[in-house]
Amino acid sequence: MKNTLRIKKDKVFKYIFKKGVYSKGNYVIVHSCKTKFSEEDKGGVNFFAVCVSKKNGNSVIRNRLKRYARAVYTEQETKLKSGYNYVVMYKKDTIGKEVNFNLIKEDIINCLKELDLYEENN
RNA sequence: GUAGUAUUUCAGAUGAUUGCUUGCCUUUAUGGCCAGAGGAAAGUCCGGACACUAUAGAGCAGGGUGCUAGAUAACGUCUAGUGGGAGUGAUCCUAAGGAAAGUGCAACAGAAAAUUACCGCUACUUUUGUAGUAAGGGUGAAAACGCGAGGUAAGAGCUCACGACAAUCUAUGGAGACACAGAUUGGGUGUAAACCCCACCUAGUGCAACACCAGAAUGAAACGAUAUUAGGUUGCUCGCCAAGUUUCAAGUUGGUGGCUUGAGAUGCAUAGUAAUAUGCAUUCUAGAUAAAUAAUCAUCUAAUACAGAAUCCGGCUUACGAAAUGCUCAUAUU
Repeated sequence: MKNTLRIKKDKVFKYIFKKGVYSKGNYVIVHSCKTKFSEEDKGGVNFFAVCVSKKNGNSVIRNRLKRYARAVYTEQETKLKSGYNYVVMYKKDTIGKEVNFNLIKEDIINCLKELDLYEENN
């Protein structure tokens, strides 16, 4: 996660959910949009965040789901387009005990392919 | 023994590959090394450390605690006991001061839930009442100590013997709660986790405390002299407002500290029934900030459940997987 920063503020999340594009998988919804910054300033930098609601499980399970999403992002970081915001939301129906790392990895990659942000050649 | 009960232990380990966070080292590199969640980290129910605010001293109100002795920094915690209760038993539970200071409450049923009288019993009068009584009946969670004798119109602790209970005194034992024995006295209930009385304790807010740095905006006060240029009010001057500079205040945003060496951990010895204390030796074991401790594979294995540090300690409560040991009970065999 060298070229990425975290999204911290509530305004940014609202901006992404309004103006961005999203695609749904089995367990995950991926939001994304272009960043506001010009290329000279922070052009090649990505922004990333994970959302897990309390309905998915207790704090152990929530931490594990965050780790899964972060691990997938760090593995596939070089293949993603730069200059975008990425937000991974877990659905409310997903129960944390029934989910694997591999399932979520496939799910996130499929969502990214639908949005044309995933480039396998690089 | 799919019985019960008490106590203790573990909560994965090793290796490989790819990654994350703090720290250290240096050739500053797409480096190397070390360390990296729990027994409950949880609930936030108590107690303290620490920080800030308040406070002469004493008291009221409010809040808390409530058998005895000890432990502790402190506690509503712990240890050892006493009394009471549950269980066949091992063992467990106990908010355990005061009802003779005062006030209140006691559903339904029942005559009556506190100075009681429906049925009944007795006497007198007589068909309806008066007086006495609490043996017996029935209601209830609870109805005036049990049983026998005397006594009486009928009865009654009204009196007596035996017993139970309570209070006081004496003797013995114990550090004490109290135990045990004897004597005297006593006879209308329960509830204080109802108000209340008594004894003892008790300032408030919590690391989002607090301190420092930087930036922007806000408020208050002071300055705002002379010459030139110069915002608004004005025909002009003074004055006022605005702008500017300095100081102070409070809080906001970002960052740094607070932050982990401590009522510490491990081992041994001594004192003590124990909680615990003292001494000696060894040792440094997470410190993140949208928040690190992960993924895959292999071997061992019971390795599964509950569950994620956020200023730090001591407890309590709740959730939960596995194993071991002691004791009790039941059955069977010898």
